[in-house]
Amino acid sequence: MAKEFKRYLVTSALPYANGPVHIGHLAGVYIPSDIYTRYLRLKGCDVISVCGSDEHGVPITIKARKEGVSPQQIVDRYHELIKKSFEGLGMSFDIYSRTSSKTHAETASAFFRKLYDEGKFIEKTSMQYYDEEAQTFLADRYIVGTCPKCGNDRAYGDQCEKCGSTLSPDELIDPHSAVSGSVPVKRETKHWYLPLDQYEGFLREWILEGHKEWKSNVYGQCKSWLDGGLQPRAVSRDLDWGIPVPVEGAEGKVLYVWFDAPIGYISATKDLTPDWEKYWKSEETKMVHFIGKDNIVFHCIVFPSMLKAHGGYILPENVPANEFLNLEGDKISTSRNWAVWLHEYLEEFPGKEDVLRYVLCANAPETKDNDFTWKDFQARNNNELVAVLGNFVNRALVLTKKYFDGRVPACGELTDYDRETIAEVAAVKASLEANIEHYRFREALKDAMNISRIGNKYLADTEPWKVVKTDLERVKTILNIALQITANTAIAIEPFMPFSAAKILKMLAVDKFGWERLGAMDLIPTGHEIGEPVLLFEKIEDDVIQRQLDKLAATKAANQAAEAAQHVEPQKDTIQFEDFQKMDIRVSTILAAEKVAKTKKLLKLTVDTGIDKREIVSGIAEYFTPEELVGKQVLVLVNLAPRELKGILSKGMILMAEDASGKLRLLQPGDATNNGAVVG
RNA sequence: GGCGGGAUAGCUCAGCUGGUUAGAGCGCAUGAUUCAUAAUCAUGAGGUCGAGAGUUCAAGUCUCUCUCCCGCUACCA
Repeated sequence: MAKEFKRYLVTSALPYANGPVHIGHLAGVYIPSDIYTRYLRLKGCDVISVCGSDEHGVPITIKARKEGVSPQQIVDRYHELIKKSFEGLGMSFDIYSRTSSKTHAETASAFFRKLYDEGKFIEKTSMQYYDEEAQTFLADRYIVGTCPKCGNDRAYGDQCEKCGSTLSPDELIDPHSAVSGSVPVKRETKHWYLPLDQYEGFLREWILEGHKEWKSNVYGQCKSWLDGGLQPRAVSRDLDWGIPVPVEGAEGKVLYVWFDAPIGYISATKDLTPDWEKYWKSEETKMVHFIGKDNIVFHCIVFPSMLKAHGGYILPENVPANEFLNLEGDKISTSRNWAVWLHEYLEEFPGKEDVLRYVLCANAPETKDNDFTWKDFQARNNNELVAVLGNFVNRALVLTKKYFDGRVPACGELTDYDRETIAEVAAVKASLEANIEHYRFREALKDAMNISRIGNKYLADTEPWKVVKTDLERVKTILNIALQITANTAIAIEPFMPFSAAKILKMLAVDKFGWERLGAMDLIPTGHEIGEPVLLFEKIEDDVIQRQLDKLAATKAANQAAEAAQHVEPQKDTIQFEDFQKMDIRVSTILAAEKVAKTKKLLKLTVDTGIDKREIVSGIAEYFTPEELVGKQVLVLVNLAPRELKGILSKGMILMAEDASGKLRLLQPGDATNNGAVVG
């Protein structure tokens, strides 16, 4: 059943180089990936871990334009920042590359060219917005206009950031180019598509039949996509930032960032070793992609299809995607600055890299979204790292210093209890291994911590500080065992907390052990002189936590202020009285209301306008139940051109006021009024 | 609305192919202890396993319906 592999290739989702890395990225992707890799290395496996910055795509060009710098400057800045902060946290990638590298351009280009030459793509011509003044096609993001829903006049062609609606450029009112400000026109453009539908059979077989062991969130997501039917996916874009499409007549076109990014794993491996092919093209290699849940479709559907189309490459053996981490109850958001940024953490908590690694692993969103709170961070540090792990190591070392002047005493005759304890420590290995190999890192971490729990119990039960008064020989054995357990702790926690593992080894004045030594009781020779005990972890006081909470509160306040400011719309252009008179607004009564089938937001309302009884479809189901609307008087714009929605002809519009939080309110006459009364 | 994931002690989570009194860590209570960063160790109190129905000798574990949370998706004047 379980395949035997000779080597491992571990990939971690490429961070997008338009911002720094935050705790959500770490908990979801990088911490698990690093634990896995370090574990395999410690075991002596042939393993490489590759990662790098994802530096192409539209958002980077937008950010560059906003700041008045080149895209290259943006990616240089964030590549350096991300790379440095990863190093600071002890991420042990064998290479941290970037997709703007020469190797990557060549690799991605050749990859595309091979598929192109072998007719694996479909060419399709479609109409897209074009900026005649700037002579460039416009990505959806580059088209700005008024949101048809909320009236925000700075909505993007793909999304209105104010009301959160997903839009298409066609829906925007008064669309104009973000590049030149001119009105875009539609123009024909040719693109290449990867016909994913042709790979459906292969994907079904490979995932649904062959990888039932994948995590349920990953497997379920894949099944959902496959059952829904796959569509050809564009692999090129009209853009001047990226890898040029290596085909004649494709000027001004680049590889779509999602085509080029996963190839970054391959090019990073090439940059790492001339021997890269044995990692990518040998069935004896086990490839594992560490990603967040937002990347599942690309790593399980798109990239494997690309690899399959290309041929010669292996497919991932597993894709242990994690869910999302929230921060203090709210979704982490880069644009809203709602995050704990890695580079800031490293500055504000020097020497506490392992604390973050520990907390993020212990609370990783492995099966569902999770919440990071500073209070939990503090509690885990103080009650687990300090009290259990740090304390045990300290006890063992201090006792040795005290009674034997730092020389490891000889282990004498063992009692039954000694043997039980030793067996317990030895038993941790199998459980720990099984958990890591099945990507259950939070359970694995518990196993690792369990060793110092056993140690604490052992000391409490054997009471060397009492026995020392009567039986020094016995104390020698006890402390010998306690020190061996300490050394075992160093092995077990290394994948999770490499800094602390190194500290323990330094205190013990010994070299690093291999994983196979875990469980051994002869790690430190008798007579060996240990180093000076220092504290592994220190308590984190309330004021430190409060400072972080204050910082977040300030962010929240700033966001709210910004939102409130944004939500007071500037006055629109002056209109004439005649313009206003064109609008026929009447007091009406809602007679009936029901949800429109197969929609989430639409309600079908029957209203008595005084003129007639008519149906109006309104997108308010999220704010009102049908029951509470019936019988209410409202204001209705009755002469609005009818529009068909979900097959129902909507004749008019219910007037609503939207508050700063986006919540809708009915506009009603102050007193009961006859239906049909004219508003004006 | 469709699809996927989740709902288990105060908190964060384990519970594999259904089978003795539902587990762990933290928190809480009581006791012990002092080598240790008032750390540690023991004991204990906390759960109608989201709700309801069904299959079964037996269900947290299978089936159906429903509720709530997260994500993807859909013609939100």
